[in-house]
Order: sequence, then structure tokens, then C-alpha cells
Amino acid sequence: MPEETSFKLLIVEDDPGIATMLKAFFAPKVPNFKIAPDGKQGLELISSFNPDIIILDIVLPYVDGLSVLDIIRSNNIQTPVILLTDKRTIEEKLRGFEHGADDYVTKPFSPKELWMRVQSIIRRTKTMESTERQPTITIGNLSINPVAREVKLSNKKLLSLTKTEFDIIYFLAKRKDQAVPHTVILEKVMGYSPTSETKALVIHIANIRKKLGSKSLHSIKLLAVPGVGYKITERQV
Amino acid sequence: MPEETSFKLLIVEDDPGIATMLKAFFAPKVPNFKIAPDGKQGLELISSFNPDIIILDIVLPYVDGLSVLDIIRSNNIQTPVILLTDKRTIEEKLRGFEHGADDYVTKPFSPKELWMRVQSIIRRTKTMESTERQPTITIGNLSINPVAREVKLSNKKLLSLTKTEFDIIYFLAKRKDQAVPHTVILEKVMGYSPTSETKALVIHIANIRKKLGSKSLHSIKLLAVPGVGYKITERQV
DNA sequence: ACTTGCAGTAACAATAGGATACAGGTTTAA
DNA sequence: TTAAACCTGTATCCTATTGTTACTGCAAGT
Repeated sequence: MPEETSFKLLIVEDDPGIATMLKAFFAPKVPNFKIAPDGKQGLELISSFNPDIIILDIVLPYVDGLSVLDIIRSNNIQTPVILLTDKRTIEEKLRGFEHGADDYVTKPFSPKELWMRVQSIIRRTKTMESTERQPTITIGNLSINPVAREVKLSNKKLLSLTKTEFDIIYFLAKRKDQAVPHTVILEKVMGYSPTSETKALVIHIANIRKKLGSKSLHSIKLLAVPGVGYKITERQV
Repeated sequence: MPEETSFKLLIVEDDPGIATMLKAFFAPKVPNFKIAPDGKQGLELISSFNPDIIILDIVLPYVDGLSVLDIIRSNNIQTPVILLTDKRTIEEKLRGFEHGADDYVTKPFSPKELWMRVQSIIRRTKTMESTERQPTITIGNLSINPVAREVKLSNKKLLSLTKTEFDIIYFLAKRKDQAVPHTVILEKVMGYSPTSETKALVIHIANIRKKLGSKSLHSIKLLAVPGVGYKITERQV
């Protein structure tokens, strides 16, 4: 089952020894992570790589960790951040939390502890997402209820979609009239890493269309956007 | 309108490292909080400081956390309690929140996760003050009475469910027509940690179904929602 | 028209998830 | 202390779901 531990991790750490160790430790666990050796490259990767969680050393060349934290928070990026520091003082921690850190690990640390904390944060953001408001979406005569996980036509007829099929159609419905790239669906809904080659999505789309049935039954179009991805639109009658 | 966010928080934690971190994290957020380093002082502060919410480590000197919890509950103090545990403790000792905890967090945790849970409890107790206790729920010809802990059919026939079975069916009945994830049931009803692997739930579901008996007797469906969890629905006849 | 690059389809294979039976271990009650 | 009730892990079956491979169709551009 995908979608479990698929997240993007960025480590910003200048000490080559620690960096190597973390690399070795995280590589088998997190398919998708990068390491930046200083604050400047860290900032670049935050916007280009768009990680789900950031491990940030405080002591860094060029731009120190707390400044990095300030910059991303003032840009309204709420990505969870775990700070690394060798200072044990409460003042240091206090400063870190005031800057908007989510957690704190003091050097020397065991990679295992760090890993536990990463998981703890991932767990939290996940339950946050699932607890978040998930309103029923209605497009034309089709309503999609994420709480009951039901898709029904206005004539009360239920469509039985599988988990993945439901996840995809709800994801697209939330983004009605937007072309959603394949990679985004693969990554966010199906938990693939962005580099992977698969035609699985195409098949799911085909199955969804099959279940939606003939055009007279519903009033949405599930369009392919060539070279980009898919889009849901309301059909004008 | 401005929401009243001022509340009194008590943390009972002996590990100086964790205590320091929590202090640093909560200081800017909660104006009014205290830390007790052991169970004895914790109990004293509960009566003198009269907190609105308590964060309680299980492993404590003099009086351990579960005993503290037992003592305050038997004195009819209903202050919400969040337990801090490590994984082993929770799985051995804490089935079904028997001691009356409201939530728990397993170590190591991110302070932010703890904070989210605190806020969630504050929110909940606020809306709870005016609202619900534990109403009897009727679905079709089946009524579930949480006070008597009885499940009966309309023909007065009682079903004898075990404690866990009852907790599960009541939890699902409260959420009629909603797909409730396995993890939620495991966590909130059975007191498992969110990461744990177990088939116990499946077995309880099977037993409940067995006791519900043949379809002609009742009018509810206890459905599996593949890849998600379970859902109770009223059967359309 | 032919090629090229995607999108769509079909059939098969691998897998995951759910149901059930059984049994060990633990708590509760007598 | 024993017996019963209860909870949960293991093993197994079965089905639904998912993904791969290979093939077809379509449209745009040369």
C-alpha cells in the first residue's frame, strides 16, 4: 500500500560527518530526500524541492538556521521544521520555538531519535489532514462525500469506487476546472515518488470513467489535458 | 469575537530534559502553567493550582502517573488528562483508557503534536460544557444505550456484547454513515498507538457481526470500507 | 501518408485487504 | 484456586484491487 511513508525530506547541515551519517541512515527509509550544505542552498531547495519536512542545523555558513526559519515563516511557508543544535540551554530552545520551530534535537543525537521525531511530525500532519474539514463536493448532478466516502448521482444511485479511484476523483473535484499534472496526482494521491514511471494512473482514470457510465447519467467531464494531466469540468447541457 | 484562550496547564514530568523543552515551548503560548517533577507534588498542585488540563508522565518518582490519574478520578475530578508514555507501556497497560485519560502521546513526541492535542481538548471541553452527554442512539430497530451499556433490538431482545465490542459499535454508531479509519478506532477506542500493527479490530468486528446475527433480526449494516476502515449504515429494506 | 508521442484499452499477474477459525494468554469472577 | 470470559496473535482462505506489459487509436506535424 502506497501513501504511507512517502514524504519529501530536506536536511540542511554543513558538517560533512553528520551529513554523511544522516544520508546513510535516511536513504533506506525515505526515498525522497535531499541535503543542503548551507543556508543559501537550503533556501533554494525549500522553494524548488518543496519538502514536507525540514531538518535544520542552527549553525550554518552564509545564512544561519534561525534566519532560514525566519525567512520561510515570513513567506508563510508552514512546513514543519526540526532544529539541530549543540547548545543545551533553555534560551536557545526558547529562541527556536519563538521563531516557529516544531521540534528540537540537541547534538549529539542518535539518528534513531531524530527519525522518531520525524515520524511523530509526519503522523501529526497526517491526522491533521484527515481531521480537517472535508466538505461534500457537488458538481452537476454528482456529489462526492469524503466522510462517507460515497459518490452518488442526484437520483440517489451510488457508485462503488475503490479507495484509489475515490481518492483521485475527490482530489480532482476539489480542483475543478484546473489541469492537475500527472506527477501531482501520482505523488499526493497515490504516493509515488515523482521520478517513477508508471501507467497506473491512466488505468484508474479509465476505470472511473467506466463506472461513471454513459454520458446521459452524469454531467461531468473527466478530461485529459495532453502533456499535462487531467481535469474535471462540468458539462454544459 | 475573541475566543477565550486562557487556561491553566499543569505538566507532571520528572525528566529534566523533557521538562526544559516543554517549558521552552509552552512559555510563550500558555501564560499560566506549572511543572511538577513528581507525582506527589503533582497531586498537591492539582488541588492548589486547580489546572484546566494536565499533562502527565506515566513514569514518575514516588507516585506514578496512572496512580495519580486513579486518585484524581476517584476524587471525582474530571480535569482532562493527556498521558505521556512510551510505546510499550501503552500497549501493555492502557487498554481502552481504563484509567480515564482523555488522550495520550507516545515518546518521543514533538512538542507541537502535544500542543495540538492540548488545543483539541480545550476546544472539545468548551463545546462539551453545554452539549451532549451520552445519549442513547437508535439506528433502525437497534438501540444502543451507553449509560446502561446495553444494545437491544426493538423486540426487547438484548445482545450481550463485551466491553470492547460495545465501545466499538457505539463509537461507530455515533458516526453513522461515516467511514471511520482503522487507526482512529484503534487509537481512540482501543488505546493503541497510531503506528501499531494489529489485527485485533478485525476480530472484534467479526464477533460483533456474529452477535448481531442474521440479517432479518436487525436493520443495520456494519460495512468494511476497503483501505479505510468501517462504517455503520441503516439498511434500506 | 507516415511517424511520433500520448492517451486509452484489454488481459493477465501480483498483491493487499478482509473474513474466519483456532488457540494462547490474561483478566475477572466465583 | 479454578473456571469463565475476554482480548488478541497466527494461519489460512478468498476476493477485490492494483499495477505491468503489450497493443490499439488518435491527432499534430513533417
